[in-house]
Amino acid sequence: MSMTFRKDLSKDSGGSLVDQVRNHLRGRILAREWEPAGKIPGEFELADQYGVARVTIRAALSSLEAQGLIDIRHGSGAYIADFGDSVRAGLQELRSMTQTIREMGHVPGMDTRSAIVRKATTTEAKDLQISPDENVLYVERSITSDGEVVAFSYDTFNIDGMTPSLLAKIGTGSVFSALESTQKELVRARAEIHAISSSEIGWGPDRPESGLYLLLRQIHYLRNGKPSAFSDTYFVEGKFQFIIHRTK
Amino acid sequence: MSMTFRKDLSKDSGGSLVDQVRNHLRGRILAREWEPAGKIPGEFELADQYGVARVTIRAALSSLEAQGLIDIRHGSGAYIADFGDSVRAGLQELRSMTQTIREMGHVPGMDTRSAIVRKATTTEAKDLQISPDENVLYVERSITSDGEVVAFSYDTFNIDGMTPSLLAKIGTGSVFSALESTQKELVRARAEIHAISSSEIGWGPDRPESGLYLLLRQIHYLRNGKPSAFSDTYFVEGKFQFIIHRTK
DNA sequence: TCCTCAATAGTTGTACTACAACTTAGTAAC
DNA sequence: GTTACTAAGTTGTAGTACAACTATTGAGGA
Repeated sequence: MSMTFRKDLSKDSGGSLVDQVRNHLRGRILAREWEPAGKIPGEFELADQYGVARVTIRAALSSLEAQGLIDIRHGSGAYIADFGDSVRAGLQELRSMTQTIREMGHVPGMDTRSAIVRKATTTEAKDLQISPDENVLYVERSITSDGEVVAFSYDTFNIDGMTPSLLAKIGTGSVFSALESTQKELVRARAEIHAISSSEIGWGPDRPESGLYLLLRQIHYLRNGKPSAFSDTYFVEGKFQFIIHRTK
Repeated sequence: MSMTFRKDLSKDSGGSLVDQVRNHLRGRILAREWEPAGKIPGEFELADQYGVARVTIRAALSSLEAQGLIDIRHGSGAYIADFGDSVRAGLQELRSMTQTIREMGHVPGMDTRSAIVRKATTTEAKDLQISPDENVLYVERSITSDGEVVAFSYDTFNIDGMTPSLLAKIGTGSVFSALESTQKELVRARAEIHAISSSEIGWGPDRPESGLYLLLRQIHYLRNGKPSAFSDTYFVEGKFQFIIHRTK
């Protein structure tokens, strides 16, 4: 005889119930709790496990399906999607570069070349929806994996409402971890992708000769929909694998 | 006094009610029925408009949020996401090239250079999970927008269970429309993205001189999770805008 | 006049129940 | 062995109710 058991979601503590359930389920999936192409428990049983309503489970599963982690089939069940080790680099999941590299089994590194506060350019002001005379934080960094440069990044932040200590954190460490515990958490981004061939990109002795990059041009948004950061990240072609799950 | 009016969804006729409502709403959003950053009707009113339950509307809205078209805010409403000045192709939305081009206000075209049935190569057999001696349909096409070549595509299809008439359709017209009315509908794809610089790609007088492409290497899956097609599409850099919505 | 704050209406989030639509496995009949 | 049907199990949609949150309004006081 089995008891109704409510999974502990206290560690996540992030956002809505649906978000918490989705994150917990994603963890179980990535931990290979079920075989690839295997069937996960039904919606009623999951609702029991987590002690939530079926609509909550359905919303969480629907989100996981949109991210390409599972397939939901009417009348049958939800099945683990066929993914190599690649899901972790899924582009539509907004997560930090360093965390992604670490989860793929490598040692991430980051070198900040410069971090200055200056007035926004016209383009930046437009993208960040601020007036051109306002100050922004401009950061140039290189991202490494196992000591090898995989990307050069040029980031611009709207510093309105940021404390000096927060600015220092951003300048030195991971941007996401510095912001996620504040009201400035970046919850959404819109990215353009371009192929770039140029010898003007990057710096230092590790700059690749080929000059072939995948440019990810992103605008990051806060929970209230306002843009908060703009970034151009040039990924050295071949050093990093980008995966996208496409659904209807 | 306003009557309850059920929007006509018969033209879509695709899949579930949620899918139909989502597609219809996406059309209304892309048609600028509401201002950017504007508020769309509440869930109750939309349920009234479409004559469906609120859970159905919620599922459709949730999907649109995952695709980055709207922001949903608890206690407030759903708001049109900030598009920028032009509507572009969301990469995680799996839809036909031609339809996307048409929705962006251009005239799509397609030219099939060759379409042959041959034995699968080792690589193709592995990707499609078939034995190497089985036959596949190999198609080379160029995709145009307003008469201008925007992409070259090299596609390989698992033809197991396909009728000759269906094969002919695929060879001549849109792949998606040919397959969507059959059991072979492609509902999901996993894509890798690469930057490619090569003069070996493409053919004909419209082949660009730059030789700079964005390669989308995709595996398409059926509803039952089995791989059905493999495709390499080389997009001429700058001719087509790819955007990705990243969420947590 | 301006500010604070409580009340209030409106909206999304979650819970519960019921049934429809679909899939799969099993069974009976041929 | 094959087919057709039955039954159980699962996801999809409908409806109601309430909780949680947001934005607005307006009364009251400095």
